[in-house]
Amino acid sequence: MTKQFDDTSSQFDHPCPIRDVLDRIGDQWSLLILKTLENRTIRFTALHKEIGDISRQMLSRTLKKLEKDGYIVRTIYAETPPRVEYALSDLGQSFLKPMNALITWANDNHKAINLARRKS
Amino acid sequence: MTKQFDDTSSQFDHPCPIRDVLDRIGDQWSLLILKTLENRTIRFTALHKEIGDISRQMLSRTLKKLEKDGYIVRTIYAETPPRVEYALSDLGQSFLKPMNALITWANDNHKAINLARRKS
DNA sequence: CAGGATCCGCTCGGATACTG
DNA sequence: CAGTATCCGAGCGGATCCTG
Repeated sequence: MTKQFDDTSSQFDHPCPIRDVLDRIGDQWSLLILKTLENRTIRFTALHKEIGDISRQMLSRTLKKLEKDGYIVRTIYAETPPRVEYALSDLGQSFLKPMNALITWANDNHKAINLARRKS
Repeated sequence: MTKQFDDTSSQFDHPCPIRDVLDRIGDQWSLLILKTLENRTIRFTALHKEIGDISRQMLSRTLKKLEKDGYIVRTIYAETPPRVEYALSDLGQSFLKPMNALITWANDNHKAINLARRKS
């Protein structure tokens, strides 16, 4: 148990699987994008509008990373103008199960946290 | 649902509780520290040694932030040399429940993710 | 429409040195 | 022992402009 997060095991495979996985989706946008893709397929621009405060640059980068890690599936339709749709893969969907539990927790407890924060 | 992460609701309270909470523990060390504190009380230097690759600077900063948000409790003993012990608060313990589900998921799926990653 | 390329500021986080 | 102060580099992420 105490070694779950240990970082000194191997040289080739990533030392700690948990840090390996969580560090990559711990950026500012990954979780939000995955959650926004839940139960639907959506195009790049629509996703951009829905999230609102993300730059197209970061949306593109983050989608690419999530695709590379296997969380999402990108489908290109050979049309003009081009159409590209994003959806969760099976892996992405399975990830949202524990993630939704965390989201629920955050919803339930953010008031307590803000209260503690203000007490300084 | 689609508005869970929305960022345009209010001006005073944080717009999105989920982003509010998750953004703050989404740094490099918070989750690892909380997990390391699970089911025990531990001193600063012991914590530092156990995590290994964190600087004392960041350990101190992150502990302070986690304490301020109410996740952990800091107890000072008036001795010489000084002794300070850290432990999870009730909030911190309750947070680890959904978090552990995520950790389990990461453990179960990191191989699939690394495989997808290497297929490029 | 769906992005890539470029530039650039800002924050995260490490190293080191110092303090009560 | 348990931190704080200072300095600094690397990379995240935004803005803008360009392309197929």
